[in-house]
Parts: sequence; structure tokens; C-alpha cells
Amino acid sequence: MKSNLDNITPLENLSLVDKVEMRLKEYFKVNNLKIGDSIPKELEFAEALGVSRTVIREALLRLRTIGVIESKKRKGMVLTQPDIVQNFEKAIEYNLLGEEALIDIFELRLILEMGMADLLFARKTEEDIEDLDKIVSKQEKEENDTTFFSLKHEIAFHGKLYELSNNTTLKRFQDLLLPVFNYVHDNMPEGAKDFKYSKGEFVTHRDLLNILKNGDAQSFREAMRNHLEPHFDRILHIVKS
Amino acid sequence: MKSNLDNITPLENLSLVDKVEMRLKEYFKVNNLKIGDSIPKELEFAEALGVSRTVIREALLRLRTIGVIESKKRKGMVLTQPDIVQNFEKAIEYNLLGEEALIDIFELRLILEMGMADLLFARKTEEDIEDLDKIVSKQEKEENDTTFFSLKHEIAFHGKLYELSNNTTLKRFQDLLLPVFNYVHDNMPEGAKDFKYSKGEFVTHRDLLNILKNGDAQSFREAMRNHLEPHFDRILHIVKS
DNA sequence: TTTTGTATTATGTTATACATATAAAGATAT
DNA sequence: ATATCTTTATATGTATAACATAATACAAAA
Repeated sequence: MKSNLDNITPLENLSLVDKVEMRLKEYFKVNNLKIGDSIPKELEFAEALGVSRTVIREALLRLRTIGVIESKKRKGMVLTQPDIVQNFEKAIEYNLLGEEALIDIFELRLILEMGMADLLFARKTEEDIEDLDKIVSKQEKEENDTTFFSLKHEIAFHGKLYELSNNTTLKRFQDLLLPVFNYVHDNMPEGAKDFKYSKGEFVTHRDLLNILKNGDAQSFREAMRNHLEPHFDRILHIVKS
Repeated sequence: MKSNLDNITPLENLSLVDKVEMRLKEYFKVNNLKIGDSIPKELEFAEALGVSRTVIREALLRLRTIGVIESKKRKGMVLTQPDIVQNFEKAIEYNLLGEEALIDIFELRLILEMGMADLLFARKTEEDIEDLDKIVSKQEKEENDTTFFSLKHEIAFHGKLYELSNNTTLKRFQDLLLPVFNYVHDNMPEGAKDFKYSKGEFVTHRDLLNILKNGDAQSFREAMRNHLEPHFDRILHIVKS
């Protein structure tokens, strides 16, 4: 007789709260509840499901934590549109992300900047261009004065690009990715600023802006690729565990 | 006497749990706790902060929900690496995302696919190419047989691309974005399949694969842009509210 | 009509007791 | 001495009951 433990499944080890949460999710689905709809009060759920109010509260608290419901005293609880970025944000606040996750996120940001060219060209407005112009001009002036490279301008320019995309989720995403970006930037090895660009010259924010004015998405992409080359160069040579 | 309510600020309206959560976060920071470290038990926190165990539990539950801590009976609680994608995932499961958020996410996916070319070329292996080849061959065969366009192949191919990136976060991200992608795809207006490509011809998966074999990142980007043109075309003409 | 007080109600908080899983120590067998 | 089986202590999980608090509705007063 051959023993095979692959065919035997462990009996589910779910807590009551886990089960209640599943039931709640099912309840929302079956009743086709939408944003703004209110749900029964805790005691009613407790009675209906035959568990204590404590368990119901814990399950509901989970939902509140991920932003699916909101509760108000006396009024009860209503379904809300979850803020998908917010949870991300909270998790990051605790500074518990490992090296690998940080690298992943850093890469993610490079990917986003490379990929959003089409959106920029489709959504840009005259005002946006003017704003960008101001940002670039200010940078040029200050850098002339101080010969000091400031992350501030970096953030202002690239942040504005995300704004141009007119994609709220994307923009908020980058807001949240900024600290990570800074972290990796700060831990940059010495001499990284003397980076040798393969094409010989560096694409500046001014260059990018000009392309945004008169060029097309494709040339913007390649210019951005050059602009980000030092970062790409560093990242692409990291061997992940 | 002129009454002016601008100079009076509302006193903060935080719940006890809110405050406790802040204290906990501070506690982690001050003690410089890292992943794997264990934290005091509920009763100790309760006593130290002078609140009931319930409140502590609710605050800790929030942390557990976003994946910052894990708890085991008798053992206590330990800090864990938060799974940043998981929270995203949970929020989406409740089908409460509004039209605008869905569009944002759909755009995000297009951006990712456009932006990851460099990563693909830096990380691709012989095996990856072989796998992709199998996927494409299978698709070609089945489509010849049935003349039936299947999302299955679409998912297999593009999913594999994400895998190539060797970026776990990115890959998991697209896993989670798939349902949204399908949703938008399913709600595609009739006739979208007869889309007229601006350059006259359609870049197939086979074409992309060949570029991945012998070409470079830049040409891959432009090929991908063509491949995704119907999606871009649709998205870029949506006027957001 | 507007303001102010009052009752009501659902969530927020406290307290206490018990259930349950499990790590750790101790006992037993090999 | 090692392995396996019991026991025990313990921190989280669940239940119950009571009270606090804030927001709402509604009545009373100005």
C-alpha cells in the first residue's frame, strides 16, 4: 500500500471571523449592494449569523480597514468606494518592506514613467505645458545659481508629468512611491552622478518638455529612456535572489 | 464685535482605536522593530496604554488586516512583511470600484505593458523564450482550427511577459488586474475587433516574440504600442468627468 | 422661524469569563 | 539517549452584558 498525502486536504482552519467575513462578502454580492447602500446593524448581523457581536465587529472592522465600509454613530454603516492606493500607503508607512520589495517598487516606477507617454500626449493641455515650463525654468535658474542638484525639482517635474496623465490612481501611486524612490536614490553609490550616458548626452527636463510640446509619444519614450538611463543601468544589473 | 469662526480649529475627533494605532506605529518605530520581531501581548499593551483589551485588539486587527502583523495562539504576534498587492486585491474583490477607478486601472495596465520592455530584455532567458514560443504556437494552431478568438491565449502570452520581468510585485499586480481587464474587454462595443490599425497591419504575438528574440527594447515598445492600439484608441478618447 | 433642549439609537468602549490552539515542559516508552 | 506521547501553561479567540458617546429626530421655547 502506497501512502500518498497529496490526495488528502487539510480541513479548513478558518476562524469564526474569517467565516463571517466570507458570509458578509456573499451577502453584499447576493443583494447586489452598491456604493452608498447601508447595511444592517451589528446586532442584526450577530443574530442572523448566530455569533456574538464581537465577531461581527471584527469582521466589519476588517472591511472598514480596507475601506469597503464606513461607520457612523447612530447612523450605522454604509458601503464606500475603497481607496485602493490607501492600503498600499498604510503598509508602506510601517517601513517593513524588504530590500526585494523596494527594488520591485523602484522598477515599477521606472516602468510607469516609460509607459505613460501616450497618455501624456493624449491628455496634455496648454496650462500643463505652461506649468511644466515654469518648473523647468525655475530649476534652470536655481541650478545656475547654486550648482546644487536638488531632488525638489526632480520631484516637481516628474510629479507634474503624472498629473498630466489625468489618472488619479496613477498620480496617487507615484506620490506614495516617492519615498521609496528617494530611499534608493539616497543610497546611490558615490560617483553615480558622473554617469556616462551611452548616447553621449543627457536628456534634460527641458528636452523632455520640448518633445512634449512639439514631438510625439515615441520620441518622448526614447528621450525618457535616456533621461532615466542611470537608474535603469543600476537596476538592470542587480541580480535578484 | 465681529464673529469670526475661521480662527478656531475643530478639536480632533479621533477614536480611541485611532489613537492607539498611532501609538503602536510610534512604538514600532522607536524600538526599531523589524520583520520577525515579536511584540508584547494584548494585555500588556492594554495595561501600558490604559485602555481595554478590546481597543487594543481592534487596533491590532487593523494591522493584521493590512498584513503588518500576524498572530498565533499562545505564541503571540510578530511583525511580518506586508503584502502590498494583497490589500489591493481584497478591495477589488468587493466589486465596489466605480467606473472611473476601473478606467484608471485599465490605463495602468497599458502603461505597464508599454513600460516594461527594458526589463524584459534585461531579464529574459532561453527558457522564457521557449515557453513563449510554445504559447504562441499553441495559439496559432487553435486559432487556425476554430477561428475563435480566445482570451485564454491573450492571458497566457501577456502573463508570461510579466513573468519574464522577474518582478514579483509586478507579476502579482497584473494577476489582480486581469479581472478588470476582462471586464473592460467584455464590455467592448461591437465591431471593436474589426479595428483598423493606423499602420495597416497588426502586430501579433508571434511578431512580439520575434522581436524579443532578435530585436531591442525600443522596437519592442513600438511593436507593443501597435499591438495594444485598439485599447489605446478606445481609452484615449474617453473624456473623464 | 430659529434656536435650544431632550430622547433615542447604533456604534464605541469597558469588563469579565470562558474556549481553543499550541508551544513548552515533563513523562513514558523504545 | 532518542523519540513519542501526555500534560500544562498561556496568548489569542469568542461570548455576554453593561455603559459611554455622538448623531439624529423631534419637541419645546424664544
